[in-house]
Amino acid sequence: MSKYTTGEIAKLCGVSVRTVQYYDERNILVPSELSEGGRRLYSDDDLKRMHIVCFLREAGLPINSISALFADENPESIISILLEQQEQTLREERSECQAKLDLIEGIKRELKELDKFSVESIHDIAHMMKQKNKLNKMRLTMVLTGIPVTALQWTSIVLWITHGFWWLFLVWACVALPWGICISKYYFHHVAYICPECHEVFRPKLKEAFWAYHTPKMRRLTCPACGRRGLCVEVYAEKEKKNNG
Amino acid sequence: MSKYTTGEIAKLCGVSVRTVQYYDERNILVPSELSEGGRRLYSDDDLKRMHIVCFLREAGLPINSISALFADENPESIISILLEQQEQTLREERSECQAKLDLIEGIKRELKELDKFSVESIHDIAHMMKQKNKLNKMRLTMVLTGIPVTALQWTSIVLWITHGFWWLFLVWACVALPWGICISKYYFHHVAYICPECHEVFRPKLKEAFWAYHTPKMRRLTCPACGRRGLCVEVYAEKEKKNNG
DNA sequence: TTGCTCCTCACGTCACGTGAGGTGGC
DNA sequence: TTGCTCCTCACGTCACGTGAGGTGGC
Repeated sequence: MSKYTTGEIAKLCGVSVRTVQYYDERNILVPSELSEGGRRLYSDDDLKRMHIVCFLREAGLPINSISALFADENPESIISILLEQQEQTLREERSECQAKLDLIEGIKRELKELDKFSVESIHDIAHMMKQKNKLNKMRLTMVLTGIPVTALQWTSIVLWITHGFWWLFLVWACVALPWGICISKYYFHHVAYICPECHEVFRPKLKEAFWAYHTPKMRRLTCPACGRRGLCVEVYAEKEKKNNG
Repeated sequence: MSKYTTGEIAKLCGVSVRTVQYYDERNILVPSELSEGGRRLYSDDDLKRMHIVCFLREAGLPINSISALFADENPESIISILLEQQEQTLREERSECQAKLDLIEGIKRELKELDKFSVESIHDIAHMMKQKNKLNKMRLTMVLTGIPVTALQWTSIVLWITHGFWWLFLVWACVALPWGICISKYYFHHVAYICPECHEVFRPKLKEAFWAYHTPKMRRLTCPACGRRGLCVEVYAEKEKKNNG
């Protein structure tokens, strides 16, 4: 039966001396002997136990659980429960990590598109990202409702060419024009824009917004707060009742 | 300009009152005003800033980093670095989570195969799992070296049947027999077995091991320490020099 | 006056890390 | 005698949670 000092146990198990001392303090691994000078002396069985502790710690089991496992009369029933709990905890932790990573990925993407950054821009990015799903959903809805209108358009054109039914195209135009106006109104009532200069969230005049130069995510508008004219990021925002003249 | 109390800010940002107070204490968000009674009063700008703090906290950025971001003169250069660092940290965290989950998965699998559990069994499981890769590698090597021998066997049998070359099979047998003995010796010099009763790690006699009933992971052996005869789990263990008679 | 909210201490969390100041053991 | 190891305090970590005991504000 060999005897091990604190440092030896630590080295054999790949932990720090402080950790070995801590496990003694917490009654996880009390040395089976003390030297006359008060130094901890560990037996082979102690070493085995230390290996078990380190192994379970590698799986992330908390000290208290390990302690409970050693103390329990029939550890068989408790070990499965502890492992299940730990697995559950780790799964949650992992998906939290993933969520944070996704968030960072999103922030990085948005940062790249900014041409001027200040701390307030983060507020804009946050606002944008929180509403992103709603915005995408609405855009998808609009595209989908557009499909039958476009289909009718091409049908009428084809029939005009092949059969000379020019009036069909006229009918289509009579339907499509009000539809276009309605859908545009609907769209601009459900979005707002963020000024990259003063970070104001504003809703432009329908006329200005409709004809403005735009990319899939931005539109060249004039900020009513600071007067700056330039590309503003689009965000989802349902129109509230306002007492504007 | 509305004014918000601590509780209002907390509710609007989905955190606890204590958190708002803590951010004041840490100079992350100092209220722009105090009431005569000493209560914190937050402005709209304070609310915006709180939103930024909460958003960055959602991404897991530490308080100190957020503090540095607000304090820095050109935050543009610092934000990317902070996000990169945080991403790195999260990736590491996630893979640590995954490693722990894999470990638990492994432990659960091994636990299922035990017919008798004690805390010491965990030591066996740890031992087994640490050596598992080496064991699998050796087994694979053995299977691979076995392929040409098996191929020769079938070739000789086929030629015996089709061409009557019976002596080819004899040649094969003369090669295969010593090969079989060598490889068995090699194998049993590189594995050991764990007694499920007393948790002794032992190396059986070649003769007993060779003829013993076995499954892919276990073999029915007699433990030299406690005398128990039963299925023992196989682990990788290179033979050390021993002074056995 | 009565709830409700808010205030400031101040301790607890979790598993150690990191000194400080002193001593055992070869 | 000289390094090296080990000992025991005891504080620090991180972002709050959780009381205790007291008070502001409608």
